[in-house]
Amino acid sequence: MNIEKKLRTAASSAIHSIYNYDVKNEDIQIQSTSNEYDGYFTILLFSFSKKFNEDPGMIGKKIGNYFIEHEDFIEDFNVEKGFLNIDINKLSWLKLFYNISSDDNWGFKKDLGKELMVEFSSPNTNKPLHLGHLRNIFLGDSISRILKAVGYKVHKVQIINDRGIHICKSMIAWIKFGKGDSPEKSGMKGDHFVGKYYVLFQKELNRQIQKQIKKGKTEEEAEKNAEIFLEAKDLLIKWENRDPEVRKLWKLMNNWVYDGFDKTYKTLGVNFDKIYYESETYLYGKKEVEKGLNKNIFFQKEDNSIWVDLNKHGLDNKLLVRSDGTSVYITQDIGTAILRFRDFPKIEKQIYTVGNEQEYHFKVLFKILEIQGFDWAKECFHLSYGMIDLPSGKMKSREGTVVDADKLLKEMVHISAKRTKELGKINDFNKDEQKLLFEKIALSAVKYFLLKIDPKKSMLFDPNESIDFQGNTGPFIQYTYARIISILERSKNIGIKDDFDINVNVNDINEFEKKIIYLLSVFPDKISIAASEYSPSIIANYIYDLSKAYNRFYQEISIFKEEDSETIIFRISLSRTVSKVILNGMKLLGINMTNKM
RNA sequence: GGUCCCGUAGCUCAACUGGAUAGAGCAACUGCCUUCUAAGCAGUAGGUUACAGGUUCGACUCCUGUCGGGAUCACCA
Repeated sequence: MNIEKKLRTAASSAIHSIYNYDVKNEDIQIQSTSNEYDGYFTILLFSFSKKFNEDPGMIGKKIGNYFIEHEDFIEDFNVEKGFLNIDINKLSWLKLFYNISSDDNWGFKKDLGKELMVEFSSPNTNKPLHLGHLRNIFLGDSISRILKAVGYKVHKVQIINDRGIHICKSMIAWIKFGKGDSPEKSGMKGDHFVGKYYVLFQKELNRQIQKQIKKGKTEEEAEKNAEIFLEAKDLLIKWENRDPEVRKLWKLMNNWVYDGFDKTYKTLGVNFDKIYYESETYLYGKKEVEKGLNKNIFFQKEDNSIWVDLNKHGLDNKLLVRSDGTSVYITQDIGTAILRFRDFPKIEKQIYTVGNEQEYHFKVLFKILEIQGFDWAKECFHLSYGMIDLPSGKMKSREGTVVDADKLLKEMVHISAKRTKELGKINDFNKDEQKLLFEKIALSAVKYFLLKIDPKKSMLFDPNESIDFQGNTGPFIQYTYARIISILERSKNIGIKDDFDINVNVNDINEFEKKIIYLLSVFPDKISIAASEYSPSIIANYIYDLSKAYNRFYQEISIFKEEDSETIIFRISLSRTVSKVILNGMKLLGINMTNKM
């Protein structure tokens, strides 16, 4: 039973009866009542004031009185300015609650038979993942779960930037300084191992540049002509020409990186349905560009470079293939996009989880695909998110201020272990259980920290302050959940039947319980909004509100001291339902819960 | 310079898409553990929503301008 719908119907019939005016149900504005006023549902009356040439407060009183006389589900009302605040009766609250408690999939929609694709993570293969990647990965993973919750079949994919000058830089440094070392021999994680050589390349490059500058060259000249840079470029050309030795090393080093990434993904609890590699798609993109050239939607300059003119769409001319025939970044993106729609013909659109620095790139990409005649291009969406800044400013790999993902996670596990031990509530945990718990708490802290903020906004991370465990945080929600589980355990142990149904005769429902039921009732709306806005932060903040409301209830109301046995059943069921929504809501954020902490 | 985004308590973020006296957390201060987990709860203090206009019953939200910050406009990715 949908209360808002009932209220709309009731209000329109009230208006019809009082003013002899027909108003559509959807034209009646309803919102939740502000905390300072009595009531839980509020009808806005301002828009009727002109129509009936009457003070909105008076309209509210008339409608309210009509409700009391004609609508028995309405318990009470008050009018403040143009706001008609309403409380419903006990039976309606119980019905509303029963509707939620008896539905194990509360908030989740049935399969729509529609498909879509979400791209996220998609790192370069020359260095390990950092905090920015974590925001990307959690966002992409969470939005995939949320879209699934509203009924889509979701394909999670990556495009791995496995080819290009960046990996050649690591390769040449390894050839020069590696002496046959490997992750196995050195005991390093593969991505960090390869990253080390990327850094070595930069160091050597700088050394050579400084040397040349001393000899009187400009910085630009020095960089272009630095020996190690030329060697890296040479490797790239050899790679393009499929030199077997170079390809062999390339494969070896990329696999080291993938090994490392896989370990990180595993600790993060994310996975992908299909992985695309740029080395396999970039030629495909070139073919599509040539097709467009033949169709005259692109044009070629005298030097053989291929371009698209997007000026009439408010964008610029964009290069698609270089004069030497090699492809640029967008070439492979065109190819990959088309390939994906061929691989998955049923997908309606693709969602690209990529930082906001690439907004222009995606505008251009979608427009090009549209010009090429792909109808789905209009549906594609760039899930753009803001950068993570440090108190000192931007993260810069050159200045070594990048927050390494693996290191951060390790630190968080360490902090959560320390804290948990201090509180001393888990003495019955064995070593394995402890480890699992510390990891869960740490990961929930990091994921929640990154997901609670609106993706569009850039955010700040202070490595010195690390990530909180109190207040609006993952651990706070874990804690609330663990408390509820503890109550449910106890009720089971003392033999209370958790079999609430509509016939259970509850004495009274207090304000804390009403607030909780109200919050539970809006869970489906929150999922819908999160999906349509591509914003997991809606879910995160909602779960926080629900947890707070439950903690308040927990503090004020003693469940087991209650004398009326039916009220106890109701409260146990209420607790169980809150735990269910917390569990499912957090699952949408990709966060696993612990039963005890 | 063109285009786009952002500016809310000391700090980090919300605000149901135009609704009530702008809310939380952190930091500070004050209470609450012989009672279901104190990683909790309650309270005090903290604001001209960058600034100036406009639109209307009503603006953090929409429009215009100004100031401040960021991104982007590569034969880089």
